[in-house]
Amino acid sequence: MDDPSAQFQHEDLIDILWRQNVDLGVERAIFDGCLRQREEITRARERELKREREFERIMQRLQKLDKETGECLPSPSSVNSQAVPFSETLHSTEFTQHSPVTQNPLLSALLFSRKSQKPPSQEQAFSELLSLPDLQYYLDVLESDVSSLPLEDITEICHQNLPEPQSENSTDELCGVTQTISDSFEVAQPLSCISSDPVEILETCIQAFSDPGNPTPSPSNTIYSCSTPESQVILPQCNINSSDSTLSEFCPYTINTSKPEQLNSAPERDAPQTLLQFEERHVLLGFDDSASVGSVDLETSLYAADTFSNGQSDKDELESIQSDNTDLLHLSLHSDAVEATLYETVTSAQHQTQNESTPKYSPKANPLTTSRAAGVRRAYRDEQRAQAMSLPLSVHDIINLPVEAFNEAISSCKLNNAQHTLIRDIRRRGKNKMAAQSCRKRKLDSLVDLEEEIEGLKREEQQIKEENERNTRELHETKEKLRKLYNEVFRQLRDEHGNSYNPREYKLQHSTDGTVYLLPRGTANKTNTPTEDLPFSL
DNA sequence: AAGGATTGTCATTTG
DNA sequence: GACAAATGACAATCC
Repeated sequence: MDDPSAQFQHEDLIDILWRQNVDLGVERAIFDGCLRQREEITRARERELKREREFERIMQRLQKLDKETGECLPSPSSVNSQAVPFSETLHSTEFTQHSPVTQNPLLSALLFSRKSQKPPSQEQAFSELLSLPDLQYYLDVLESDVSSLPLEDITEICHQNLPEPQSENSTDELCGVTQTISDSFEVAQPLSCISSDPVEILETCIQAFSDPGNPTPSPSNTIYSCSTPESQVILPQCNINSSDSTLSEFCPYTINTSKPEQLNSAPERDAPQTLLQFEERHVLLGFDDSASVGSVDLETSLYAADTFSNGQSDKDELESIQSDNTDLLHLSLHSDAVEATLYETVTSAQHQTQNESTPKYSPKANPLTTSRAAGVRRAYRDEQRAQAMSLPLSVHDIINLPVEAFNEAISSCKLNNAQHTLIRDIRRRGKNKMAAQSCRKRKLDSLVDLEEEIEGLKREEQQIKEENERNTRELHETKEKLRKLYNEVFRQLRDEHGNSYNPREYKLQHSTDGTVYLLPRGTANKTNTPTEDLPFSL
């Protein structure tokens, strides 16, 4: 449909059919692609006409001002009846970007509800600027909303800022309004640079707007540019960005998003630093899976344990909770490094005591691979329980303090039932654990001693056997010597005839005093007589 | 999977 | 009799 006439005929045909209420099957917009454009053009023309009428009305008032020495009574009706046109006038790019209105969602929604409107031209801006009562009204509303000042106070401020006591003059209104804008945004300098005379300001505005090619900054822009980023700082909505260090500390991301100008104006390192801190906090607060489980569960468990301990003292239930919590802690904190560190800390004392007094019985090799690691974990569980219940003593102190010191400590700390039960339980189990360890050590020691005693007894037995054998051997040798001596003595004995004695009939016997007697065998005392040896060896 | 070693814990005894 | 230490018995864990 490149031919305009053909397109026109087509649209006419659709119009005719539409007016005849002929069902086309679909909405008319499908056939009439230009319908919405034509409607928009119509609406734009209506807006232009409206603004032209407004412009003429204001020009008439201005002319009236010039001719009648500037005295003019403000019309409240005009103030109240121009809300909609002013909402359109606020569609300056500068204003929408930096105005407090845009910072206030309610006002923004109220004033900029017609988002689809085009930005006003400079001519429109001129007419809008000149609708000063409207502007003042909205600025008053704005100020009263933003700064929480009563409208009367703001009006009073405006009157105070007027160079003339009479404020009926619209140029005075302009001065008051501009001054109010200036005061409200704490940026008076851009306006004062233009002129101190309100009439000159207005003329400058008219000149500027009537000359589109004028490169000088327009008054509207000057006014609106008063809403520089700095001005946002004074707004209540923005104070949180600049002054609430506490909040910013906890919510750095809020700073970055709600106060973008600080990213540029403040030292540039701040923003990345803040982001970095934020990211670091994310890491610290546990976006890592294991850490997050640990931290959250730890805090939850601590809170639960505290709350629970404050309420009642059911031991079983408490221990159940504690057990669950410590299990979570155990899971979350059990990296290899933690395990190794725990092992080093907790077992150092054990190694120390073992090195001091132990035995030749040396347990098996690699400590980290033995079941001692399980014992370390159990010891660590008591540490976690003690921390969860906020016990005033460490587990080491709970277990190792003397009885008097321990009793004094727990009596001076005002423990509740749960804490008292737990601290007694930890001390009892800890003591019993140490007692069991020392008991086993003593048992091993006694076993070693018994084995050493056995070895000593065996050695002694061997020595006795050897001595016995030696003695037996020596006894045999002595007996042999005695027999030989006996035979020698008996052989050398002679009677009165010089004949030797028959050993079968006589025998030698010595008494206890050393005297040796020759006795006939029949009458002789058989004691101490080696008769069994005599005849046979001779 | 079975079994030994180690350790913690409970119940009981001992001092 | 109370209490801590000692000890036997059992279970859990690891190798």
